[in-house]
Amino acid sequence: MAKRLGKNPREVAEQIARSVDVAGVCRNVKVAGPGFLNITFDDAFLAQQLREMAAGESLGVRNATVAETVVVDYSAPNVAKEMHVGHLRSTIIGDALVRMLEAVGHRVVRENHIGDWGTPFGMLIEHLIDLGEDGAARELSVGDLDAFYKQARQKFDTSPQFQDRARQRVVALQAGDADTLRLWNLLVAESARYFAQVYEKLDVRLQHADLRGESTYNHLLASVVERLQAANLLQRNDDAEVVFPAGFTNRENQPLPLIIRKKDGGYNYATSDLACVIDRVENIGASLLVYVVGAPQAQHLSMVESVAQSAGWLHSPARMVHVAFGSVLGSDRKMLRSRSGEAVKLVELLDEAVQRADASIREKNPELDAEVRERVARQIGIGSVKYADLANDRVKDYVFDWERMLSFDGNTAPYLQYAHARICSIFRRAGESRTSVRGVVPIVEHPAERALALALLRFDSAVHDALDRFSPHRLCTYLYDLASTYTTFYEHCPVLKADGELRASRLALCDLTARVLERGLGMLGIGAPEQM
RNA sequence: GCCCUCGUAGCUCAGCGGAUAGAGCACUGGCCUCCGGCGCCAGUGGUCGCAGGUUCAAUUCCUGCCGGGGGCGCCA
Repeated sequence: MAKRLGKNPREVAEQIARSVDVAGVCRNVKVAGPGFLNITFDDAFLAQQLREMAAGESLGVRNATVAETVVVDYSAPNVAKEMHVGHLRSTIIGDALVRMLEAVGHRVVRENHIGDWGTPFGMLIEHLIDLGEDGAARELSVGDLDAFYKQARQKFDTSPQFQDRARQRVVALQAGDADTLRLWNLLVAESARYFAQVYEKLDVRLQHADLRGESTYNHLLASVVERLQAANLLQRNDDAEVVFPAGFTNRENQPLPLIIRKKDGGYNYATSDLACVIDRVENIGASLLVYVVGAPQAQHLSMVESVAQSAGWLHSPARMVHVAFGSVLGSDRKMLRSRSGEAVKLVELLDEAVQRADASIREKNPELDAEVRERVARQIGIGSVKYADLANDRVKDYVFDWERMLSFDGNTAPYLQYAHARICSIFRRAGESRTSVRGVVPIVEHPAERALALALLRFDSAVHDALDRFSPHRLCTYLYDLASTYTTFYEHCPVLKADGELRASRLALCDLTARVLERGLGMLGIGAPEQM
């Protein structure tokens, strides 16, 4: 502002401080430092804002200025393969973004782009035949998909006959052979059932109806080629059909192609990604395509985006956003692996989280009855894993550490959940219902009350900040700050020992804090138990 | 070789153009037995990888270098 006016910042600030009329909103406006305006809100104004916030369902969170149709592409496990930590981040971050986007009024379409097509299916189907359909179904339903995949792989690598069968099977699959398709469907269905179990365990929104495997786009691939041809973008290169998006080069500084059709005539994933873009923009009517996939895919996605734009399929306001994320590391700072050096199975990791949470509750609150404890252990265990992931800036790698994520101190799920549970406990003890204090205009006098009031009123901007950058960790940081601020309030401002209006006021602050915590955690896909 | 990304306190992380760079663990020193917890308060600890540049102002933007991770045509 100072630059535009050609004056020094301090002068501008002083002028603003003098001329602005803030009666009823601020107590004073002071210039500080190199040109900051420090404004102190009026207690009564804050109190009024809080009352309004408490009266509404949205807790002050405004809807997005334009409601869009947003497709969120996330999770994307592979059929007949175990889900591992690699899928954890995509699933958790995607789920949080879905919930946040919905919370501000967007129409959100979830898409789980599972890997259900391609050359591995030749060997998988042949292996299924070897096991017999019933045997295979049994094998797949126990959830040990890795074993199934590895057996198939092993045969493929060691037996030329099997390799041959696998190749022929791929041809049959692509040709639409009925029996092959039936077997393929069996594999997909068993895997889908397994995925559903994992998603339920993870408490994530993805459902069967959200599955949109690569095979879904098969019938559109030919038209992608035709349309690229018609747009004059398609070129022959080394017997393959490719598009050269501007600005991409390979090792030798030659233009880097996006391969649309391989020289054997088959399509590959770039083609199906382009078909996806068309489907999402033209059929679903999306204006925002969110891809929650790992950072290594950045170049591929950006090539797809470039081609989609050149072909005229993706144009303003429609756009793609790559919500990239880093890897999960072990305490050795290397990619998290199991003791045997393999990818860590997601289910095993989740089970351990719940088990650890359960042990922790047993120790801290032995009176809690078993049934409640079981439910709460799930919320804390799963919540801890999710929060540990979401609380870090997603583009960075993060270190997976059980102790830290399950700790009741620091920026963790249990800390936030505890703050919430504690408030619920106050109400139980007070013998008041939560809703009974929602009309109260709180008293904002004590510094701790003021700090809490200000923190509560920042909920709206925290949600929108996080969403603007597709960074759930910004919401985490806010919630942690709110919970810490609440803890200070809790220490300094007795609630149940206060009388009359003060007691009602403090109960109202407690209630609103609990609601924001619950809602905020909810947006992250994390539960807020009432006792723990 | 080229491109992307990360490099902030002993450890794990915030902060992404502004005021003396913040948390949590850990460490030190005080309180406290309190509505649900070994809790509260305070303190020690940083040339924000290095070097330039842009700006009134840079941890934040740009360039180069160093270090970690990743990607670079028929797997997805």
